[in-house]
Amino acid sequence: MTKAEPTGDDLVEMLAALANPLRLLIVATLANGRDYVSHLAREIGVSRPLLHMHLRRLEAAGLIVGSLELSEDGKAMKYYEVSDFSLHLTASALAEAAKTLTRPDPEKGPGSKEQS
Amino acid sequence: MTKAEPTGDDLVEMLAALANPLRLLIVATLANGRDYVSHLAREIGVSRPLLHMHLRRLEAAGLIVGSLELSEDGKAMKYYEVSDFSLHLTASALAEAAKTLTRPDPEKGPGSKEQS
DNA sequence: TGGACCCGTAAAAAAGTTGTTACATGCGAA
DNA sequence: TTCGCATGTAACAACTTTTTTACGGGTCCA
Repeated sequence: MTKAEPTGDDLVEMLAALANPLRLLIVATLANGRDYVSHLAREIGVSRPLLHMHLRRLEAAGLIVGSLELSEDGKAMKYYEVSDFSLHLTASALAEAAKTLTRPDPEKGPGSKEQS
Repeated sequence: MTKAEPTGDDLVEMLAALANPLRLLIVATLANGRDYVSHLAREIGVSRPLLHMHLRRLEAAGLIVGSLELSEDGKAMKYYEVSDFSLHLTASALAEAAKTLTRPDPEKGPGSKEQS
């Protein structure tokens, strides 16, 4: 398999994305089929702006993918679906991942986000 | 296998515990062998109070276990070691876990903690 | 022309996490 | 008794995440 494990930093991002009840619920719901934002919001009983934010976090982590489509009656619909990820978490797997971890440098950098 | 998957809430707690570079590093370090708090703190270059806090979070999630022991020269030492967990994260596994998820009820309940 | 859908974003309050510094305890050895 | 090393905890500042409310845009149909 050419299946590369994520880097330590990527792994942290994925875990952080999943470590929230609402986002877990979102992924679980999307696992039963793709859906568009407004419908999904009604489905799980959450405001659209809030859902929007969580979807962005999940997509940034690579756990879901969104695609803008045009419905037959011309409305712009943003559909999301789960990407098929698979993470196996054990102590030794984590030890591996930790090797490629950006050190939590207490440097007085510009902020928490870095660019390439 | 009699290996029960964690409940949705427990899973979220485990993921949250791992979703931090420092804690990932802690688990990774402990995966190479048990260690006591002060030594571990020097090892990974972190203040003890901070480490203490992260260890608590990891232990609460059931990912590590601590035990207070007496060294030969009579000092109280708190040793930590990884417990052997194994989580397989896929979309469908998460869908399963989400079934046993405490709803983010905005109810003004007595508190955030529930008892059986 | 107004409604009913769809999309997004911005600002601000509330809550939680992370990290510091400072303090208090206990044991054994010099 | 003072030093070194071990343990813990409390208070505080800085930061990030979560959530709300309010606003902007678009298309189609009656």
